[in-house]
Order: sequence, then C-alpha cells, then structure tokens
Amino acid sequence: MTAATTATKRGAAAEAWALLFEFFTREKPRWAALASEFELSMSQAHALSLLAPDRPLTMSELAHALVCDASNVTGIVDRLEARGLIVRRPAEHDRRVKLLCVTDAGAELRERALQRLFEPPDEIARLSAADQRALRDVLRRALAR
Amino acid sequence: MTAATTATKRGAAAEAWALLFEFFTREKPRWAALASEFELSMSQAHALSLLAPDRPLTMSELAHALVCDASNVTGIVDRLEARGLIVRRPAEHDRRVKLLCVTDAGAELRERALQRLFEPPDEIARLSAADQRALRDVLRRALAR
DNA sequence: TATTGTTATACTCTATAACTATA
DNA sequence: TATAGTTATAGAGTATAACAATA
Repeated sequence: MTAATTATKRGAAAEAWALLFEFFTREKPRWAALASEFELSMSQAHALSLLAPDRPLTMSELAHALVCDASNVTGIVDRLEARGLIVRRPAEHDRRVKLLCVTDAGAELRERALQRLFEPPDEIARLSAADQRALRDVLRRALAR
Repeated sequence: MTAATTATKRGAAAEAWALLFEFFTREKPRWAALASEFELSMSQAHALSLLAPDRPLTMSELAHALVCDASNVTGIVDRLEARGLIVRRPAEHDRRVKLLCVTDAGAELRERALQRLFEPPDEIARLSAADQRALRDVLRRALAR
C-alpha cells in the first residue's frame, strides 16, 4: 500500500500531502541528473543556486541557507572556487568575513542550470490550463507566510 | 529574485513548478529531522520505508527503488541489519538472491516513522478544506499515469 | 558465460571539536 | 573574550571496477 492510498482514509490534507511526497520522490532523480549534467553535486548546485550575481552571501549565511554546519561549506565552496565558478572576497568592514561572489563563468553556468530546472516536469506540463492555474493558486496560498 | 517570482512571467505551469520546488526546499530539513528522531539517515529511512513487512525486496530491487548503485545498498542494508531492523534471507529459488525482510522491531519502528511522515505540514494543514480538496484533486490528475 | 551481491577504492557530504585570524 | 572561517577527524552516501558464489 502506498502512502497515498493509506492517506486516502484520513482526509484531503493527508492525501494531498502524500501525493506531494510522491511527487518529490519522482522528481529527485531528475534533479540529481540535472546537477550532474553540469558536473555539480546536489550540494554544489544548491549552493550555486543561492548565489545570485547581485546578492553575494557570506560563508555563514550560505551555511544557514543550506541548513548545514559551516565547516561543510568550506569544502563545497572550495570545489566551486577551484572550478572558477565563484570567488571568496574579504568583506570591507570585517576582514574575517568572506563574501562569496559568482564569477562570470559561474553566473553563466548558474543561469543555464536554473533555466533547465525551471522547465516544468511532465506531471505539470500535461495538466489542463485550468488545473495549472488552480495548482498555482493553492500553492501560493499554502506558501504565503 | 526567487525561482517563483522569475517563473511568474512564464505562465501558470512554470510558477506552479517553482512553488512546488520551494515547497520541497522547505520540507527537506523537516524530513532530515524526522529521520534523525529515529536515528536513521535519510537513505536508511528511505530504504526502510520501501520495505513493507508483506513485500520483501531483493538487494537489486532496493537499489533500483533508491535509484542508486547496488554496491551502496550493501552498506545501507548492513547498518539496518546491524540494528536488527531487517534481515537478509537467501531466496529459495536462487541462492545468489537475498530477500530483505523487516523484523518485528523494524516493522514497529517503520510504522511509527511513517505515521509521523504522514502528518501534513503547516502549509497544507492551514489551507481551507476546499483548497485541500482542490490540491488533492489536481495532484491526483498530475500523478495519474 | 551471465548474474547477484560483496569488496576495494576514491570522492563528496556531514557533524563535532580544536584551531587561526580578526574584532 | 567573542566571532568568522578553517582544519582535523570520523562516519555515511555515492559510483566504478574487480571479485566470489551461484546459476
């Protein structure tokens, strides 16, 4: 019995949640494949996606955004920097702080990767226009803070 | 600019997809915390969730379901077996094949973990009943094969 | 010979704790 | 003293290739 069929007995919220979970499970291999197309690990891709060219982050900010310890970020950033996708720049106001800035090459690769990521998967693409709008509207309300 | 706001310009499908992506991103830390409540890694939890008591899998079937190489599964299964949650049993028809069977302790822990996982997150719980049904219905159509 | 699963190896991610440089 | 980031260390996940047992 799948999560979704079990959840059917517990009401719409539980079933919707179970269906979302199934959706995530189906998409995860696609994300891993997409990252490896660009020769990035999932963590590297996640980090790069957070580093908009106009919004450099510090090491600790990136650690917080990735929900992991700061010591991990050193390695992840090392690998991105070794590939020339980002650079560490000391902050002006406090030389302990490093600003992570995307290089031109990094911004270009980041943009191409995000374009691919934004392509909706078949599950969404094949919905009717009305269903696509309904999904968008409900998710907007769900994620509104 | 977030993925969702960028996607707004490209129509409902792209924005719905971006919102789903944001949803996954928000939920991931919750899943990791949930797994570690049971002292399981994400991979171990995923593996255990796939091993229903009435549906043992072989090593290769589990590798396929986890979308990873069979050699990884050896280690993941080793750790679950060391904790007494599952056992390897040689299949009757072919002694090369190992059937992964959940123990009583494993089934009990698995059931408790799945119950926790099935609890819908706040984002869904606080939707109106009509929105919950709408979300469920659209997702049913999206995931139908 | 072919297949199932394991072992060997190497790299990445992860956390904890100790450390360096700066504040 | 306190903070930002690094290094040291250890455990887990991942893939590739070589291997053993079985078919």
